[in-house]
Amino acid sequence: MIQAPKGTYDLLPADQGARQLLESHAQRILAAAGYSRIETPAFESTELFARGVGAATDIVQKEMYSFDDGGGRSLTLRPEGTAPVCRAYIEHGMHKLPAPVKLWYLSAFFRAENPQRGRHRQFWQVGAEVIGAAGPEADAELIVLLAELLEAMGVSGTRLRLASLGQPETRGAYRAELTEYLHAHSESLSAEVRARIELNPMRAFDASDPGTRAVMAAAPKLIDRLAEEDAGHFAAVRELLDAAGLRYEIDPTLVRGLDYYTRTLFEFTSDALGAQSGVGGGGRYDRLIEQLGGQPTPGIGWAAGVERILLAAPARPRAAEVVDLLVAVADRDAHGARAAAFEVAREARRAGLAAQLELTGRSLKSALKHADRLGARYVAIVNDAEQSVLRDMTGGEQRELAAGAVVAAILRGSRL
RNA sequence: GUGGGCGUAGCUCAGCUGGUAGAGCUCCUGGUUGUGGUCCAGGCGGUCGCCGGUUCGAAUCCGGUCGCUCACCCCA
Repeated sequence: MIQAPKGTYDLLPADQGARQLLESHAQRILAAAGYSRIETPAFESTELFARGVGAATDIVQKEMYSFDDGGGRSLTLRPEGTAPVCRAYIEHGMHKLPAPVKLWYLSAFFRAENPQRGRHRQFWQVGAEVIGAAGPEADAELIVLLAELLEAMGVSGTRLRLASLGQPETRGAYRAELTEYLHAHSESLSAEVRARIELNPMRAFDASDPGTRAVMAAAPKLIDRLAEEDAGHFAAVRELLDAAGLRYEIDPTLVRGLDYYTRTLFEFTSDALGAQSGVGGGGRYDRLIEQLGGQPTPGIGWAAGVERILLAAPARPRAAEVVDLLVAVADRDAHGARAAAFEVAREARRAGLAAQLELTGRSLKSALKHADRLGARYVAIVNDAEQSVLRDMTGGEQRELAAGAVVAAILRGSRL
C-alpha cells in the first residue's frame, strides 16, 4: 500500500471544520487591524533561505527539501514564511505602498525533521508580518494580535515569553562573552552543556542540573548588554504590553533558530502540548529586507503552528452539513423519471437549496434511509416526468405533486 | 539523525505458552407489489505494515525495514 510520505497527513473532511474556524478567526482579527492576505509560492530559490534564514541555522543545514529544477537552479520547499514574504515585498516594490505594509498568510511549510506530535514535515502556519514600521507599537500590536487569535481559538495554558536580542553585533559580542564565561567555569557544568558550549552556549540557561544552574545564575545576560536604543525600544514594547494587560515573562534564554531576528523576540507556549510546547512566536527582523537586496527596511512578524493551535484548543464537534432535499427516483426505468429527478435537483440548487441527487441507484427504501442519515429535510420521490411525491422527513407527511412544483412547494416552506 | 513504545477489517479492539483470523460499530442488501429513523437477517471487507529467518506449520518466535508515537535535538 502506498502511504502518505513520512511526516505528512491528509486533511480529511472531518478535519475541515476546525481549520476553517482558525482561518476565519485569523481573517477577522488580522483584517480588522489592516492586514492583507498574501500567498507566496510553495518553493523558492534555495538562496533565499540560505541568505534570509541563515546558512548556519538548523533549518538551512539539515531540514530543507532542496532539489534541482532540471535547469540547473536549486529550489527549496519553503521551510518558513518570513523570507518569502520579504522577497515578495522587494520584488513587487511594496515600499511604494503606504507604510507599513501589513500582511498575513496561512500556508503549508516543509521541514525534513523527525516527526512527532505537533511536528510534521509538511505543516501549516498562520503568520503575520509588518514591514516598514520600526516603532515599538508594531511589536506590541503584533503580539497582542497573536494573543487574541490564540484566545479566540481557546488555546489553553498559554504563556508569553519575551526577550530582546539587540543588534547582531551586540549578540555576537555577547555570545563571545558567554562562551568565555562558560569555558572559565566548565568544571562545574554538566557534560552535555560543556560539549555544546561552542555549538549553542545559550542552551546552558535551560539546563536542570544544580552545577550548571549555579554557574548560570551568575552568567552575563544579553539583556544587560543591549545598546541604549535597543533597551529603550524593549522597554517601550513592555510598557505597551503592560498597558494592554497582557501577561508575559522576560526570558533572557529565549532563543530562536533563525538568524534574522533583531531586538524583540517572543514566543507563546501552551502546557497542553508536551515537548513541542511552542504554539507561535516571532520577532523583529530589521536587517532582513536589506540582506535580501532591498532598501534598509524594518520588519517584524510572527508565525503560529496550525497543528499546535488545534492540538491545544478544545475539540469541537463537527457541525452537520445541511441537506434541504434529496431527490430520488421511485423506479429508475420509469419513462422520464431520471431526467425529471435530475432537473428537480438542478432547479432546487438554483433556488438556493442544498439539494442532493441520489446517485447510486439504490432502492427507494435505501434512499430514504440514506436521506435520514444525511439529515435531509425533504425527499422528493420522482415517479416519472410529471408525477412526484414530496416527503417531509421531520414528520413523515407527504403529498403528491408535479415534479416541476417540488421546489416551489419547499420554498413555500411549509407544511405539506 | 539517536533512543524507548506501538503497528490485526474503514473505525475501536480481541486473538499471541506457534496450527493457515474474530467481535462491535460503519457500509451494502433484504425483511412479500415501490417510503427512513427502532428491530431482525444476510453480505462486502484483512497477503494480521512490509521483507526475510527459525519451524512440518507464524498474526503469534527472531532479524531487518517502513510508518505512527514519545523523548533528545530543534522549531510553529
